[in-house]
Amino acid sequence: MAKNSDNEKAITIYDIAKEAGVSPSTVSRVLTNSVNVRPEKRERIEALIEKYNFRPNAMAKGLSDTRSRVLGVLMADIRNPFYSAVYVACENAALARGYRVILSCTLGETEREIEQLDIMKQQRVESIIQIGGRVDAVITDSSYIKKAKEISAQLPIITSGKIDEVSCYRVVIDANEAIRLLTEHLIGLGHERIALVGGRLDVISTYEKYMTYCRILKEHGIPINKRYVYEGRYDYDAGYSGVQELFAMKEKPTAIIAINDFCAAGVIRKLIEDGYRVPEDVSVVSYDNTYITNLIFPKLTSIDYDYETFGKMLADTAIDVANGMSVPTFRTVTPRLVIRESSAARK
Amino acid sequence: MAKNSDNEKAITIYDIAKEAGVSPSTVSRVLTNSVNVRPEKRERIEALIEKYNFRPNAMAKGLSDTRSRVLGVLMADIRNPFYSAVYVACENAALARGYRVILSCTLGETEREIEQLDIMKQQRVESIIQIGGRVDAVITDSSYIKKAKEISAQLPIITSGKIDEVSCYRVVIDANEAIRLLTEHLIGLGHERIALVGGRLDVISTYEKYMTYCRILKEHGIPINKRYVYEGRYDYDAGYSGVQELFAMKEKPTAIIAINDFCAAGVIRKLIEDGYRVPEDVSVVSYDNTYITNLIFPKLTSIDYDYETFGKMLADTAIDVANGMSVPTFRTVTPRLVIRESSAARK
DNA sequence: GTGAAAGCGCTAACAA
DNA sequence: TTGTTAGCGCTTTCAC
Repeated sequence: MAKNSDNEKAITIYDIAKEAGVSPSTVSRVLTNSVNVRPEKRERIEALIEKYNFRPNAMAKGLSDTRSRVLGVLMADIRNPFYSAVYVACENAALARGYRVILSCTLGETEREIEQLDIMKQQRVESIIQIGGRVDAVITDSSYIKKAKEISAQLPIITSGKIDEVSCYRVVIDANEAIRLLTEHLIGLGHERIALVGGRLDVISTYEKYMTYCRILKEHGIPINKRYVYEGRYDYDAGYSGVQELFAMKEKPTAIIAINDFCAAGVIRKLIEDGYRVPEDVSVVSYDNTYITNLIFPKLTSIDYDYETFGKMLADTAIDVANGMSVPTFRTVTPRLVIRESSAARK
Repeated sequence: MAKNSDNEKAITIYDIAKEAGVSPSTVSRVLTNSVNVRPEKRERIEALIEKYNFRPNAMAKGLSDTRSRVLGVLMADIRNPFYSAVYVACENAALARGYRVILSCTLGETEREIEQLDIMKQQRVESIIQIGGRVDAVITDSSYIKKAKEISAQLPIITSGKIDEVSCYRVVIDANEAIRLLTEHLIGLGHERIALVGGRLDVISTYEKYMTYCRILKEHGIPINKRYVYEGRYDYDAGYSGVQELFAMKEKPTAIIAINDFCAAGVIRKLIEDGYRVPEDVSVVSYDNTYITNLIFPKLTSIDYDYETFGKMLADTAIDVANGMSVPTFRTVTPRLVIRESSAARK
């Protein structure tokens, strides 16, 4: 049966050293591969390590070299495919550079974000990557600012959003470019009555999208109808109710930009329930290009961010800063339009 | 600007002690709340902790008390909603008991599983929860067995699968009950030509489902047609190609049990492309009850596992075992049928 | 109730 | 190339 962790004293470099007839430092040397060790000793030590399956205690190591080689990742909700895609990319990129990551999901609770910031500090992570949550807010919560200020004075924070009054490294998705791609795609297909569904204007990226949307319509001489903007959450229900409201109007939209793929699924569902065809009657497009785009019918036209690159940028920034390299404080991720079945020329 | 971690020496209990005019042990005492400390001293110390935002170094703590209060979670792929749901439930349950979890995604690579097992050991996690990957295989990979044996000799492994030759704590989903619910649901709706789509028979749970499926059909006097079983991966494509193959037969199935919600999405897509209606012509049901069930059209009838409970069982088992409590080595999670729109009476 | 001192397991000068 | 010696920052006896 599996044993309790305290059943048998874990083996240490001292045990290995004694049995190999060398000093602990020599064992440490073969472990870290720092300096040369006489081959015969090295072999003897390695054999012992193998024999006992010895693995150095990461805590002791972290304590003594004061470099943890750990990155903290704070995310809103790993169950959301956007976040999980970013997370996996971060983990891969970190692993490739000899770093581990510790994850924490804050589930939208500011308290939990603040608490986890502390825990990560206790863990002595070398930097913190925060995606989603308070950092997305147009106006950062003040209790959060307080904690973030304190933390950022001691270790770098990398975020895809921003934190008021706190200087941090930002790796952000170009929201303006994203909405531009979508809007111009639809305009190019002949649409003019383009609605925005889901998302709240107190979230930076959503707000930016809204502003750019207005600008682009104006550039194309298309009148802006504020009623075509339906604020809501970032989920299926928002999409569903959005359509409910928008299609109660006389001048119905012919195209909808949903705030993410979940929302788009709700939009499409409600449209189909109401007898509209997508994309024949209404075009629907969205952001994030998660696997949801391929699961639903019709397959969604969506904005992709190249998650591998995004995650790598985050992890690389985090690691580089921790290593004292000079790193741009603002980097941007360029979105890309992926056209599938849900958008078509206006009838 | 955010500073490098080494810019300023982190504060320690010694700093606090000196400024408070007490000994480090006293500071430690207020930190751990172990023994009584004279109120005035306690207050003075707490004020300083607050003033400097002091947080004890988790490594040093872990080193000295030899209890890390950390659980290791090894998962196949957090991007899969099944795993992310379990993960979040585990994290919540662990947090509630004062534990943290460290996650690692192995992305189906056995090498990575083995490597991560080592890393978790280095981190001195108190137990390891492994979900998905080699532990799901009917026959465990031998290099994996070797490592698992070694690890489990030192710390408990909790898994939703099993590991050949290695005794570990198992918290498993009752696959037999799951398929029974689905099969009897369909039979109750008048279906007899029920196909199984997706999943490989060298995966335990899939194999068990297959066996029980046969048994139940037999019990109901329904002939078993081996051609109604389409092996494949656990994804959309498997569902899509499954239908392609099954519906090329003369005796087409009237109901399909997909191995998970992804697979069901592929099944439905192909059916619709081929002009079948779901559920009017063909009923489709699946396992996992992820949010995908609500995203697609029609909404999926699926098997739910109560993720909160599942995750809590895993975390509780892990923690209890680590604390030397006696814990059942086998616990089972009872599935539940959630009926939505994708299943209906046979025409 | 509190301080001194030892120790957790490792790394990194510093000598030799 | 290798051993000795100090820490790293905390907890925990053991005295007082």
